[in-house]
Amino acid sequence: MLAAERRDHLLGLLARESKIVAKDVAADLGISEDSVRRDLRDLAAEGLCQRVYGGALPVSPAIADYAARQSVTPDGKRKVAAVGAALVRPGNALILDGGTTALAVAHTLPPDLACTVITHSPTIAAALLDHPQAEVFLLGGRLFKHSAVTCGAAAVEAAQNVSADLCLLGVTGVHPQAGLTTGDAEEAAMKRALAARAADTYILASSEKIGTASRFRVLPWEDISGLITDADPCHPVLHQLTAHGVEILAAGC
Amino acid sequence: MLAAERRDHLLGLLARESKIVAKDVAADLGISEDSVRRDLRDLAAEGLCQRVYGGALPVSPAIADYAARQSVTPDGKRKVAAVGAALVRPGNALILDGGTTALAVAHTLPPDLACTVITHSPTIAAALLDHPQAEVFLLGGRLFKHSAVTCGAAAVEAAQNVSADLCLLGVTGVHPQAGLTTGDAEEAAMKRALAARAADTYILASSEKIGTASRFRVLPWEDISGLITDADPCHPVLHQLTAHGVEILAAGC
DNA sequence: ACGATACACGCAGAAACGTGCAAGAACAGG
DNA sequence: CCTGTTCTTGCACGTTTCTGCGTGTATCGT
Repeated sequence: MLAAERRDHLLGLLARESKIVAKDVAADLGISEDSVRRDLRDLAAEGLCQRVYGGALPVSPAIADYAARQSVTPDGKRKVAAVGAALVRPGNALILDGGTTALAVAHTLPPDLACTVITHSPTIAAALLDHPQAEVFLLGGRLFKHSAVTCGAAAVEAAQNVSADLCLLGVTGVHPQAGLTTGDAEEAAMKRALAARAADTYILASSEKIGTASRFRVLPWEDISGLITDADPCHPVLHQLTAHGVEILAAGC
Repeated sequence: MLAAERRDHLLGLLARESKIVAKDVAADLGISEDSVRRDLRDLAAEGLCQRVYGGALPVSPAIADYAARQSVTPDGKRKVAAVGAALVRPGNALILDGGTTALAVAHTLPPDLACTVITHSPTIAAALLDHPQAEVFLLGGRLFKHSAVTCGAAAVEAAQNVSADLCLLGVTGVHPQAGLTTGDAEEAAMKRALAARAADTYILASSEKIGTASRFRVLPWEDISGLITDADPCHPVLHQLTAHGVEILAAGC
């Protein structure tokens, strides 16, 4: 049995029976109690369960599957998302782009954070349905299926009617010469429209994006407040960006 | 064995058994664990699986439940949805309301049906992401979480800019005296706005809605073209509706 | 207060991992 | 047909991670 599988099993058990008895599980799976205890300790450290004498209990029913869902997104994106989500202050309005990293941000927003999220991604809107505090405003328009966001004239127009404190933007390429790029012209235009409506714009760029470039330019360096990445801060490309005046927010190194 | 073939095998295994143990696969295929590990690493880099110690897991269990969730759609709603979907002609523009029955319609639309779907539900938009032919237009606005649709002034305004051949509307109550009703005033207004933009409006009403009434009136009988339900056509309430001039489309009796 | 149980910590063996390397196959170009 | 290149594959090596056990400590119920 895989360690990760065992972890899932524990989370499932926790969700189903609302409690875990370390001894029983160990006997059930035919593994040592130590392994179970170790897993529970890890899970508790990540906030996925509450450790009690003899086993574990769910943190809180809502938070449990919430955090569990997070655990399936790749580590890098999760770190980037965590830093991005931490930029949001209570009462803020946040413009959130589409894409998997932005989706991770939506999942990472603390359940008790009251804020307004403006997005052109139906996926992100759907993800925020069970956020107890977030007010969600959806920007309508023609749906671009490959990236699951609305784009085009209607969407850009809709964006003109909102303002926000912060904009978190995903891109597909971050390159010292090519700049911030994405694979579709309409999307690039939409990202520009979104960034223009926020006081501060930060780029979400998990490490695999660093040093790559796509077809269409999104924004010049001077239009962004910073870049959030889990790449090594010593990465040569990041050094060059600093030279361009871009603030680098390191995500968990 | 071809590398690509091996890759497919891994993906298939992952879908079927929701886990891969590198050692076992290597033994099964008679190749080295290194190759398996290399493949898994590549797959993980492409986001096709999640690498864990000892093997790999599916990137998101959500995809697996997705198909499962569909099958739990109650039979009645599925029948109603099938009749609703059948009203859509190729090239038509369809305004699709939110709600579980409307979601079932989205899932029921034949993959080869080229049409435009206009909706104020991010959930439905997300469901249509993998429809190969449907053009989707999303109506933006403030998101009402309890029903997962956009409502309010902005959404109504957005609706003014579209026109469609057909509108499929969900309601929570169908009552001879109270009429077509729903539980929220904003939603009711939004439904009216949607119906006003289509040549024909049909109501999706699975049998449990028949004879019940909610707080807010949506539309008068004369504004709808018909009502789709899986309730017994001999149901007394339906008879009364026929007297009101409402066409009843029976769904699977 | 006492025994029983659960716990954390350290340790060692085992398993899995990444990397570098070399042999072999597939391929393009001359 | 030959040659050089590239890609793939399996092996060897050192490293990291996991697991179960023993030990001593903390916590629980009586």
